[in-house]
Amino acid sequence: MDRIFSALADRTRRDIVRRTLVGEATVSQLAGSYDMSFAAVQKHVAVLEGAGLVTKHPHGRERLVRGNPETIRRAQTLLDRFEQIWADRMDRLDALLADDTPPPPHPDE
Amino acid sequence: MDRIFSALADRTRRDIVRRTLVGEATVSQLAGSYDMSFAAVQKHVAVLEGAGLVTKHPHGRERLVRGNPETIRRAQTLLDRFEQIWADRMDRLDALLADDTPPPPHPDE
DNA sequence: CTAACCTACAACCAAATGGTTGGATATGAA
DNA sequence: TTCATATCCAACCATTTGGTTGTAGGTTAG
Repeated sequence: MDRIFSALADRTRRDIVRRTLVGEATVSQLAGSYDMSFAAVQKHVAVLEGAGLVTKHPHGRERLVRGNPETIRRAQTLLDRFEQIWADRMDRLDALLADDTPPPPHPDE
Repeated sequence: MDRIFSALADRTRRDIVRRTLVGEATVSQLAGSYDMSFAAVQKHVAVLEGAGLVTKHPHGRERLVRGNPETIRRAQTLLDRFEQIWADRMDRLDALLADDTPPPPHPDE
């Protein structure tokens, strides 16, 4: 999970994910889109691949890079859990305000 | 956006977000939960605050830390866009394959 | 075959990150 | 007031990160 979020914490890498979700692209095509060296873009792709956000598929001398929606869903699931925690808390607060039964004991972690 | 994802790219910080979504906690309470110095936890909280993932509210000599679901939703929105891009692409592929089938009623909705 | 092209990888560098310790400041308790 | 507590901040250190250049290997074009 660390690697997924840290891979997404870079504008260039997020754009690579977006582009490769729209459609496959070679490393060269990606490199041409950003104002940095080929090797720099290649390293970004490697980071994304390490996080499972893209996959590379050899095609002759090229490598086709594809965005991987599966891994994006893994990040979404975590954020969804966070939001659910908040929603649950709001529900409990609502319940508390709606009736005056004592709250359940609060065990420390 | 960089700061949001990079703040979430750390297990300790994700746990702080989770805990402060469940309920407010002081910096000291948080610090007691992790195997690192008070200052280290404090820096994590500062990073989360800089990303807008938590807010701090002075309460006497303590600072109550609250998770901020608003910012979590911002990250969700970006991931949702990514997934939508993928879904759109799949739809286009479906349309292409269904090209000359007689009555093509919309699959969903 | 030769040349051009696409990719991979290593070495290097500056800046950011995640941790530490120690000290300063502010508030609460005795 | 005095003491303990809660927080903040600065300096320092090791590691990681994001970029560079250069080199080397595999693949396609001529």
